[in-house]
Amino acid sequence: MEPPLNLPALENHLIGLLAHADRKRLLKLCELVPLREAEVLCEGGAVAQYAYFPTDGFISLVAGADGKPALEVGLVGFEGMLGIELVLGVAHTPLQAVVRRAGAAWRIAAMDFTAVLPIEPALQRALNQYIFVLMKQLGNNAGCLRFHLIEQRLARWLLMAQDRARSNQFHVTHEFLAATLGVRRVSITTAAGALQGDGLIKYQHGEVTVVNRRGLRARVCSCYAADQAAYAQQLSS
Amino acid sequence: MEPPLNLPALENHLIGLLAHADRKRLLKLCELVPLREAEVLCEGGAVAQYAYFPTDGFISLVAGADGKPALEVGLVGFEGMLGIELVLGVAHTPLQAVVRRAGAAWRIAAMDFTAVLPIEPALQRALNQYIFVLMKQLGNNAGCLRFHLIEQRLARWLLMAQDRARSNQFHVTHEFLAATLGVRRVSITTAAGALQGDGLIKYQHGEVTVVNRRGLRARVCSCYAADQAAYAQQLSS
DNA sequence: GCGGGTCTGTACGCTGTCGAACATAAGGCG
DNA sequence: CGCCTTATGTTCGACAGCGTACAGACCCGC
Repeated sequence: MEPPLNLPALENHLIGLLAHADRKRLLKLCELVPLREAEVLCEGGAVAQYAYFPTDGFISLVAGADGKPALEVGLVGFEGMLGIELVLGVAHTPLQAVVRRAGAAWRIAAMDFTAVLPIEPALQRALNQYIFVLMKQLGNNAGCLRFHLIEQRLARWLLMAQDRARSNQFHVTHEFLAATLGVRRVSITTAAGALQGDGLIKYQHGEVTVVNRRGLRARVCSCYAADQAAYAQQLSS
Repeated sequence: MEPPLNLPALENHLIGLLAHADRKRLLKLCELVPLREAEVLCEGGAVAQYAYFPTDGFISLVAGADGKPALEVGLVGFEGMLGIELVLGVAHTPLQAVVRRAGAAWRIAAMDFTAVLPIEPALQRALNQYIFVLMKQLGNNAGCLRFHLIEQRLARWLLMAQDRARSNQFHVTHEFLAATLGVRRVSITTAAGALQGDGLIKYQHGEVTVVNRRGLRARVCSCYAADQAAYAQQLSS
């Protein structure tokens, strides 16, 4: 996350951690597919067909379709993967996964993936660490939901999205953000209005631009930094 | 969870899933240690020394000591293990772990554990599934925190505690519950008062008794059932 | 350039929870 | 027994966020 400096653009970080030969072997089993905005890559509880390693754009992990309002509990971009259940030897997906920003991903069939995993210890290792980071972030997230104000949570989401979009502008409406953070659309309008009023962001008809990233970071709760630290500690390459 | 029917009392469920020979080999490396109430088994971010397989009592996973109020994000009893980071090949603990109800656990040194793991595929497999369940529960939990009333969350905690305590009575004060659920003590008093008023629970000076479990289940949010289902689906033995 | 859909802004009353302060009750120990 | 600690109960004002309703603003396509 943070400025993706040392990566050749449009690569997936986890795959980038592999040695050249390993990487080549893995990618031979993958195909590069487009991620289309709002595309549902898997439903929660379904049988996983593929694993995805995004190279661009990002995917939202959504919990609790069951009756009550949806809520985003995780974000997967070029720094991660979708389909950890396959790493853990489980057939079913834990959460719904929806594309939030269009892009592309290396896709590998579940069967191929479970077949190569045992003979690719480096990959195995990296993915285990990624799972660990994800768990830590899920735990963190709970506190954030419970204690932090909407404005702070919004700022966090914007920063996370910016990191993964590798861009300071992206398409997202208030309505959408509301569903993501589990709040009313009106609350987003208010919070976003405050941020815009202070010159940190700008938006019009679904296009949000981060104008002052430093300012946003000053506004965000500590959960953002905690997430980054967790990732960096395990997977700094 | 639920009534622990088919287990010889005071065994750990994950270990119970192993074949006799495997189990014996593992237990030879473990020692049975007491869990003392309020004992801190590990701090968040520290280097893991041991893994624990509780046989009795339970352990609370606590997030966010960092500045802001603590919050329980997971509960580990005889149905689980403490120390999944070791399964994932990570040296550091993700969360703080505190004993909430005294009991006992099989304890194994981190080095021994990482050494046997590769040569015990059945254990490996069971623990991977457990990690998966834990992740699903962490995701679930987020929605519960965000959308459900204190009374419902309290009911959920009581049921989860009862399952793991294998008893309808346990020691816990309002103050403690407040910290666990991340709310004020007063809010607990109110919610618990309501439950007691309806004859579902009883308490006096830190001793809580579940009087009417069915009634509690009618009061709880769906997250309780979701957790149970997730566990049962993966690890029903 | 006019209309209809999408997106954003504003207002109002309501409720769950908060924070703080204070009041009672129930054990434990000398 | 009485005192002290721990646990529970009650009250008050404050406020973030909710649900709802409606109004304006912007974009796109016909």
